[in-house]
Order: sequence, then structure tokens, then C-alpha cells
Amino acid sequence: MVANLDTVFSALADPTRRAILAMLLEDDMAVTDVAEPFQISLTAISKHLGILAEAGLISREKRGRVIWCKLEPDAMRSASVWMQGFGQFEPVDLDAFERFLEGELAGDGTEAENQD
Amino acid sequence: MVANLDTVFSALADPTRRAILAMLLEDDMAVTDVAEPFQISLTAISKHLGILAEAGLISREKRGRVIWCKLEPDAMRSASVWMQGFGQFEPVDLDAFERFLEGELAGDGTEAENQD
DNA sequence: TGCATATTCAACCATTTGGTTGACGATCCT
DNA sequence: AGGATCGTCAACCAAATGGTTGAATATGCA
Repeated sequence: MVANLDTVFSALADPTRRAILAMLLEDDMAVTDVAEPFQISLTAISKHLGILAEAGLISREKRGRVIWCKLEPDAMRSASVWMQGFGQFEPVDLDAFERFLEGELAGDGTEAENQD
Repeated sequence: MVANLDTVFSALADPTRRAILAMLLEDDMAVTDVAEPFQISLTAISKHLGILAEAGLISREKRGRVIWCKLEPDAMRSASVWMQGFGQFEPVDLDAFERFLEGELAGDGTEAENQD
């Protein structure tokens, strides 16, 4: 599975997929359970999981009837390295991260401001 | 200009736009000069620059006939913070960054490997 | 065996995306 | 004023994206 910047960034560009990653940060989950909080069909979630797996951001393992989805945080490394070339971002600020996650899960787009 | 994760990540998902950002890392550039190394039309480049500006990743300033494009690296901070919540990535590895940039500018998709 | 559950597949649809071309407004230069 | 240059606009197009529904496959359970 090749994780190139195209597939990683475009996988991360969708809010549903980012929310799924945030959920998987807590624990591994079955496809059905991943789908539970969303309003869209199970098929749509299955497609999102396929895109995340294609990007290397998650892995899927079938045990019995159930496919377990697991976060693969390493896949973000290439993207992270690329971005850090553009500036030294402050060391991880977990409070800021919590706020972002909350904004993400709340589903609106009010995460950050930036001048132009 | 609001820089939310949707617009930032989807702006970064396109290789032409990432190449433009890498060029602007060297110096501010006029639209025509940004377009020069690419095979696509000036109009297409202009649209890419609009998307980058909309995401807050660059700013544009008109001086005379010429519109100068400037990197705004701060816009990546929200995305960087989000990603770092998924794992502690090693401190900036400039050699790795050079390799990524070269891969990007060469235009093929061989930047990184990742298991699945 | 037979039914229920878990997940994907196939076909379809509307919208977005990345590109094109031709015309246009704005600015510089002589 | 008139021509060349810089950049965007408008209209169009093909392909990709994110969603749907209905059917199919695979597994667990009684």
C-alpha cells in the first residue's frame, strides 16, 4: 500500500473521513459501529473506509463476520514532513487539538481563522 | 479568510498546487512566472492560485499589472495541529523534506511507502 | 437447514473538479 | 492614442466524488 501525498491529503479533505479517524483514535471499531453516528448509508461509510485504507491511514482486518478498522497513524508522517517544511509549527498543543476535534465532530466549519 | 481543514487539505491534495507552494517557498512570484514551468494554461494556474488563496495558504497582492503571490505558511498550522494529534512525528527532517520536494517537482508519485 | 447480521458490489445520480478556449479589463510603454 | 502584456471571466467539457438503492456474499446462531 503506497501512501502518497495525493491520496493522503485528499483522504483527509473530507470531514466524514476525519471524524472516522478521530473515532478510531479512541479504539478499533467494526464497520457497522463506525457508521452508527453518521446519517449516511453503510455503503457510503464503507466507501470512505476504502479511501482511508487506500491512503494507508487505516487498516482493515476481517475476524468472522466483522471487519475491524484500525488507525495507522504512520501514514500521516509523509504529509506531516511535507507540511513542516513550510514552517516550524509549535510543539503539539493538545488543548488546541481537543478544540479541533470538537469542532470536527460538531460538524460545522468554525475551526480556525486566518488572514488573507 | 477562514482556513478550515476541508479547504486546506483539499487544496493540498493536488500535486500542481503543492508544487506551486514549494516554488513560493523560494520567493514571491507573479502569476505568469508561477505558470511558467507547467504545461497547463494560465487560466488553470489562476484557478489553482484562487483555491490556494481561498484556503489561506497564499495571499495575492496586485502591484501595477502584476499580481504577486506570497506563501502564507501559518494557514497550515490548523492542519498540522490536527495531524499531530494522531501521533508524535519526529522533529523536522530536512533531508526527508528535500526528497519529498524533489519527488513532487519531478511529478511522479513515488514519495513514500507505507504498509497495509 | 434456515434466518439474521455484517459488509461489499453494481448501477445509478447530482455535484464538484481540473482542464480548455475565446473574450475582456487593466496596466505599462512608446 | 495604440499596441503589448498580465490576469481573470464565462462558457463549456470529461472525469472524479460522494451519495443513493437493491442485490449479493459471507459468517454466526438456533
